Amino acid sequence: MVRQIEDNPFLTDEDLARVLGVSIQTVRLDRAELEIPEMRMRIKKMARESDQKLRAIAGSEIVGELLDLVVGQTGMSVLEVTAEMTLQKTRVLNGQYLFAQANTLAVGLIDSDAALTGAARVSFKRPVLKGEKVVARAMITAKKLNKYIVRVLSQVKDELVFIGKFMVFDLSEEVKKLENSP
Amino acid sequence: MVRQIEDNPFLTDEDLARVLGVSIQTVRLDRAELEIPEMRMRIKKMARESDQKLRAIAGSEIVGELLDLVVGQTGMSVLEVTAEMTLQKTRVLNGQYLFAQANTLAVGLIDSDAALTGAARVSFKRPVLKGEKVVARAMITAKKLNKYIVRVLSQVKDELVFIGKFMVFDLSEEVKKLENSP
DNA sequence: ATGGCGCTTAGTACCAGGTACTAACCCCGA
DNA sequence: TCGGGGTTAGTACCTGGTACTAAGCGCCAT
Repeated sequence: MVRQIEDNPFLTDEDLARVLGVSIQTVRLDRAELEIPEMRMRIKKMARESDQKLRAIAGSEIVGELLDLVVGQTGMSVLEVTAEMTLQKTRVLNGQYLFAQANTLAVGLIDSDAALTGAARVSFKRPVLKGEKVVARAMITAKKLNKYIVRVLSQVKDELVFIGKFMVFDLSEEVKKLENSP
Repeated sequence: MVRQIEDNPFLTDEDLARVLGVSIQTVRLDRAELEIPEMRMRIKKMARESDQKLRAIAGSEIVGELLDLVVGQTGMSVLEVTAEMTLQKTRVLNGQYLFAQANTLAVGLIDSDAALTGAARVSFKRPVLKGEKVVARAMITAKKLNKYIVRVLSQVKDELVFIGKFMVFDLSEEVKKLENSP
């Protein structure tokens, strides 16, 4: 029963009774025993949680939690590695999260409404595991016209796990032009 | 009313009646008019969709949908850009999605249980907008011991939007050693 | 003023998917 | 034979609705 509900939380007691070959009352009794809430509560909880996670992962402008930011100079963020971020086989953090953390930090550093990464060189120094906290530090190292070079170093405790060099372009002028010619 | 429901889909008709200062019947009538489903259906839909998206973005081993894969040789995936993937200000696809699509494809190409990206050079050729479909093609271009070089080209229609060169390491031997010495 | 129309509200019957509780049944072992 | 444990049936009640009927109010035109 636990299995059925886990891989399909949308089943009503009636559905469960049918697939398990018992009566509805038995299903309810067992649910009470196992402290499994009713279907409506299950999906309500799901809706809340996965929506929240979705906003955190996809919707946010920055991956990780911003610890410090001096626009135009330096920034720092921390990312706590959860199970969903890791590769199933190896339990190692999928590299794109380190990239995303560094990239969002690099872009966030630029004092502009429209900054975009044009290119990047990144290096993954050692695998990062579930539960570890990755602290990324970024600083602008050069600026030429609307092109910025941002360096990002990410560490777990005092160990370097990632280095990245991002070329970020401030496209706010171009965007303004586009908006003025619709 | 549309606003209230959009930023809190969990409101019952009773709640809505209270905050809008009208009767429940009016709320129901207006919902019918606007073709807004009842709260239970709203959250059921949310639960299904955001859970699905969550799996697609965070849980899955590959970002985008795999179109073709010849392990050890080439692979191809497509990613459809949705609103959540874009930067709020510019409506442009956040670069890490292109990186993630390419990276997962590159890693997936390696015939190993434990392949990890060691380094990458990436270049974003032009901004990608909401609704566009990004097709990434990857191929292994070199192999030296347990180190693979994978090139990835991503296009929207016939336009190049991303180029990446990934150095991927097959760590299955190292992992085996670790497992044998706990 | 009278009627008609739109919007709002009240009320009722009914439904799904439950909770909570009582009562009965069957089997199995001391 | 008696007593539990697990299962089932049944009933009353709850929430958050749908679907439908009917009534009230303001307002405008005739």
